[in-house]
Amino acid sequence: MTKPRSRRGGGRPTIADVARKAGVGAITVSRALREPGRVSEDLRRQIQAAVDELGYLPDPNARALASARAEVFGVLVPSLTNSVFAEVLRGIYDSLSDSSYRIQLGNTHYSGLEEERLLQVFGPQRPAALIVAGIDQTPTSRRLLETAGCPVVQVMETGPDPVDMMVGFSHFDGGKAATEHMIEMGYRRIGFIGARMDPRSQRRLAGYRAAMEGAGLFDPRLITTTPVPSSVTLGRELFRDALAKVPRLDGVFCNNDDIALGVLFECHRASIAVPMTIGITGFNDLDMMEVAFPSVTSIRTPRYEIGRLSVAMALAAIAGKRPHEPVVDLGFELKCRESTAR
Amino acid sequence: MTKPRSRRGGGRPTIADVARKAGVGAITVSRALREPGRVSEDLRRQIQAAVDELGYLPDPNARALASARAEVFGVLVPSLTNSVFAEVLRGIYDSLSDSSYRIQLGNTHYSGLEEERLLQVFGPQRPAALIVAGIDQTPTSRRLLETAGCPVVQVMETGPDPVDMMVGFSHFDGGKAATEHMIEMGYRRIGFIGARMDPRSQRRLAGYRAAMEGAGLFDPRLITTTPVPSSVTLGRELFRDALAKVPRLDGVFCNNDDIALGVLFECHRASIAVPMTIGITGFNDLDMMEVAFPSVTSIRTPRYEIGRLSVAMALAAIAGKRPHEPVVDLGFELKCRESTAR
DNA sequence: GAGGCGTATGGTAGCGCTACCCATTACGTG
DNA sequence: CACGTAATGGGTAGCGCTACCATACGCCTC
Repeated sequence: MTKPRSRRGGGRPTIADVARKAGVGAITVSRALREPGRVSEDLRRQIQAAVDELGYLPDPNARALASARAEVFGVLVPSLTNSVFAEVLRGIYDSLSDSSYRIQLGNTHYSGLEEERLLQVFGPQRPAALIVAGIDQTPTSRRLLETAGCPVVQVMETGPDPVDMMVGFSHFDGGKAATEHMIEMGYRRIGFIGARMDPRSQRRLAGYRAAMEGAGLFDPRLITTTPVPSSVTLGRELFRDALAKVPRLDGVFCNNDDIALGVLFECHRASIAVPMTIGITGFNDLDMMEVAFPSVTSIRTPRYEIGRLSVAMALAAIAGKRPHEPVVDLGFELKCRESTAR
Repeated sequence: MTKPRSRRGGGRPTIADVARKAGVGAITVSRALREPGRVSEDLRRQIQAAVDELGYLPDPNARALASARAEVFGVLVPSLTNSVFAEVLRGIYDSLSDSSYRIQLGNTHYSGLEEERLLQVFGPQRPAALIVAGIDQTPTSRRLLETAGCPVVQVMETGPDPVDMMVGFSHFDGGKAATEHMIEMGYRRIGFIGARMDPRSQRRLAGYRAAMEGAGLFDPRLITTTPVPSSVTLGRELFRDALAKVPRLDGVFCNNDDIALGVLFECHRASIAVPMTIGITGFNDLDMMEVAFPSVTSIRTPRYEIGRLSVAMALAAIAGKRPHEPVVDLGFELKCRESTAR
């Protein structure tokens, strides 16, 4: 007669099976697995042997229900295909892959409303931590984050008022540094070209404006933006628009590298000399900017590192070792290349 | 005296609270939420009112434990930053976002062993479906997929022996079509440049080889590959290697668009005329290929659609309406552009 | 009008695990 | 030697939900 198995379990061994085989109580097995330090060496070995023999794997759903805490990191990004967030995600993933935490993905599509909806969905799951992109949550989202009952890390930017923790850099400073570099290199009629214009883009624009005003070069006609999602194609279109508005443009600071690449290709196509006639600066410093011809000046942003550090901070907070400084600015680096080397 | 709340729940309303308020049994609330058709109109309204008033949200962990089924799609991709998989992921996400299914992400880093590990981790969670990239699972992975007890969709490729379902296209045919196009355009010493060389790249190479042999043009020295991960930078390096080996090269079929872009930039840098001296064909047809100067011929692959359809098929299977044809070939499209227009 | 059958609702008993508290033992301490 | 204290292990009682089965009731059939 075979052991009568439950209707649902599908025959998978449970903690009770392990306990029986090891000759201990179920709770001791649970402890041996989660807090090995609190179980004697002997029992721990015995239990491990039973676990291995049965091929026992704890049921994460039962665990989550009993402990009111799921081993899940909720991650909210505004886009899956924007390679900037893909790299943040990769950093998060890599830092989590030796732990037993899982990643649950949310794509806000740059929408505050969608972010609220996702936070509402994530809440009842009792995630171990939440990592969200950006610092401009709606009041509702902010309240949901504050009452989530778990560490929260806002990433990509820094600001004065974190929900809990923050890892990022100053987009304003990045935009300012890029623009000041171009001014320094002798460019005067420097356009700003930007797509999507999410809050981070807005701050880069503000940095651009500050630099231009500081040098007495600002002119609103130099700014060309659109709410349309960014793409290389769009970079070309916007550059044409910008040139139509200001034919004597001698440089462009692009909101991101996709746009910059579109501008570069259009310059080739229209036989506009880069960097002599037009200087180009991008933002983010994707791999290809260095390889492009001419190579393109850009602001290198620590995307992968932001992902890594956000997880490290969240894990520390879970372990009760909250970092002293809740807001970490990872900075950026200006990469000067041929596209602005007049 | 306040209602004594449980030690753990944190005060969230439960199904019992809703049942009490609506004056029905808990099980009826559960049914009204999951199978509205099986509850009378009257009760359904009454229950919905109670749900709204209390702001009740079902606990997904309790649900998963009780039903031995989590509302989770496990998604396994080999890379998060490769924009090809990012778009598949976006397709999956978009198709799932109006349902209550969550996405749990796994990154195999192109490793069969890591894929096995992830499947082992995903198993105990009892996901509602699994979507995995590729069709070359290890025997262990295959067994894990077969015994997962849920619909499985292998994506990106098609093949004769699906674990369950497949959505993709033929990389062999894609490589062959690209190469044949170049031959037709008059190119003769066409190199193959490939990085990473995962199974899909291998099949594209096989397609290239078949086309070259068919035209009596094959020469193993024309092939330049590396196991190193693909990047634009690498495209430049490999192209230099290829030229060093075969100085009279008159075209290259690139394993993917990143490589193609690296080749294009290197041609600019070395003043090699494209398409006259060297023709270039890429693979995947990223947005930027059309904008590049000269625009780059590529094979357009239905990445987003693969993601969408894989979810649609999985959802149909969950609903018991398994598609008649378990393997769907979504094809590809050759985009002829300036880079091969001799 | 007895029996059969389908439909709507509810009760009971878990799902597999852990929080909470208690029991046991070993080891000082005065 | 009674008593505190710490370390170790276990029992009990859920976590919030749903599978399974029972029940009640109306309607049809012959």
